[in-house]
Amino acid sequence: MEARPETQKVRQRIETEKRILDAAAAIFSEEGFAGARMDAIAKRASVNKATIYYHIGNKEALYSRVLHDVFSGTADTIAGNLASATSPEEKLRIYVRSLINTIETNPHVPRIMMREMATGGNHLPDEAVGDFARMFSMLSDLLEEGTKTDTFYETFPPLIHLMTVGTAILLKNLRNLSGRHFDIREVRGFEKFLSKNMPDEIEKVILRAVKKP
Amino acid sequence: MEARPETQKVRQRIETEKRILDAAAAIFSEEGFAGARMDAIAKRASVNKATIYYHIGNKEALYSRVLHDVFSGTADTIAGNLASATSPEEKLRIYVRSLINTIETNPHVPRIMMREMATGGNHLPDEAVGDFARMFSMLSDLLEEGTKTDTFYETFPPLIHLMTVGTAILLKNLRNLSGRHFDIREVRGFEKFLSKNMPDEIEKVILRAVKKP
DNA sequence: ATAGTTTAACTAAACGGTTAGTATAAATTA
DNA sequence: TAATTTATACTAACCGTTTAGTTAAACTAT
Repeated sequence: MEARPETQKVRQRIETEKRILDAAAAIFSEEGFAGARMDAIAKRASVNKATIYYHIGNKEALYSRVLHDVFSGTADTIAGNLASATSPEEKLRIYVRSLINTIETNPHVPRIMMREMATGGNHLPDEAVGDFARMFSMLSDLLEEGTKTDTFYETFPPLIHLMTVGTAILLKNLRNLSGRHFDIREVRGFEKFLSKNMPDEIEKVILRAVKKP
Repeated sequence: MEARPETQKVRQRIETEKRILDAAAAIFSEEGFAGARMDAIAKRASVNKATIYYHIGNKEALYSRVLHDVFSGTADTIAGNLASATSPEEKLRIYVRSLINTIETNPHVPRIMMREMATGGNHLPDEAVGDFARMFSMLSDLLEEGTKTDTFYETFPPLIHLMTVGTAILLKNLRNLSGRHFDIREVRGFEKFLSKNMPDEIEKVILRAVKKP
């Protein structure tokens, strides 16, 4: 009783689109919207350029699709993980961890997110905005609960969210920095820093900033 | 006995280059390197496009000049402000404040910095790298001092730096977000949040994350 | 001082490479 | 048979860069 039977063709189409979207995510994250070349995306996806236009449309539509794929699901994941937690502290830990995990796991997310922030979200599709709003709401709730039970300082939820996301994104990108121009590894203590388990460290610092001793 | 007399031409040249660099900073920060158009920069600077090439060179050279102008001085400012401080806590406060202040005051810095972080610093000129390294060193020293005197937790300097910069940058960019795509102001508590004095808040949170109670 | 010369600043227009997007016909696959 | 994919060729627009020439300030010799 499926709306669309899983024919070979449907499967094929899905597979092709996935290849295109993966390639596009990689190229867009490396070059940005203006810098990305449709030919490069097609080549990376091992697909004829015309196929992209056949399935998805123009460059802007492709970018929107990528963003949607990239952002949708993150909020869901956090919401799912959060469900099992009880205390505000545990919830905050999970929130921070989920956010960091998403960024760590999906390699193209941080770069695209950063660029979107820099452009003022010009290319952001409405769905992505919804995901952000949901995440903010979850964090606000959990922080408010902690403040009420006197375990948290009174803080501004967006600030804590930005602290988590900002740190995790910058950190992830820093790891990817090429040594040529910005050999930050020469900075004192940086090697030791990178070898540590970063999610742990970020979680620890955020909790100190929020939780009463 | 001046090396270059203040002739009409010299004054003109300086004035023109300044116009070009200001325009370039604005356009680059809005559109990124690949997205920025030399025509747009020329128009904004009220200068013929060829004049840019006459004075500065090609697009890459222009971007380097902008970055150099943007980053050089920030480290100096911090170093200068830091000189008057004595205790690690006071130094940390000043460090955080100086960083936030620079970002708040110079409107194009945050966007360009974010994009540079996203690209992995591909366009970063060596001078800018030096400025970053200096800032890291100053922070490392001050944190180490605080740890030794047992007033600070043991932290990783780059993480604290990233927390400060990341938060300040994201926050500044959020303020600039056009309401159309990402009307974050609808998120609960956001108006109250923005009306607060943000540098104070960021300073407070960072200090809690670092300083022992 | 001034006429003549040089040089720096600037411009209008064009050039040439690049790139998003299209057209079409043929091949492949279910 | 219909949907998908490819290969190839194309174009129209875009955009970084160059060129050839103009203007006026600065300099020099008289």
